[in-house]
Amino acid sequence: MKSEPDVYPFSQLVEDGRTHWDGVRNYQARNTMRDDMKVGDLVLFYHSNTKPPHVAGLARVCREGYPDHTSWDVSSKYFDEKSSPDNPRWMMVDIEPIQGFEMISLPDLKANPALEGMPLLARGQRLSVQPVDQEHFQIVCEMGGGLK
DNA sequence: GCCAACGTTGGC
DNA sequence: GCCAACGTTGGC
Repeated sequence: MKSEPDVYPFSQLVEDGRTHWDGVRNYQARNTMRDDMKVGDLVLFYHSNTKPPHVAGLARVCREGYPDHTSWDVSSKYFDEKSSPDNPRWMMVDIEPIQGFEMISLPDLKANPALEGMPLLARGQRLSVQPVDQEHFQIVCEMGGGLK
């Protein structure tokens, strides 16, 4: 899952203890949250739009897909007039932090041949929520200093 | 700040 | 249903 550190850094998740992942307005990313993410699933928390972009930490799904209430909140910047409590268009999950990583930069990820084919590294990828192969996941964790 | 990638919108 | 215009993402 990607977040801009200026908006919501991993350190904020640690401070909060858990958070709901609101504001995703892309169908593919929504479907991943709605259909694929289960309680207990591990999550790489990625900092985008920063120098360098990097994986910042490890998190875990602690609530499965449910409607994103900001989608019918007119005061929210994520408001979508086509979404309502009766017919929610957008979904979110809750996550909680597990641990931080040592800096795993995007250039380091790209330089690791074992990560070839990882969706995050594909040219032009923009999905803010995307799947990670188990094998890739393990390698990234090791690059970050391993699991505590 | 630039720009490639790509999703969405809306006219036809 | 096509596709041009436009907006956003996000690396560089």
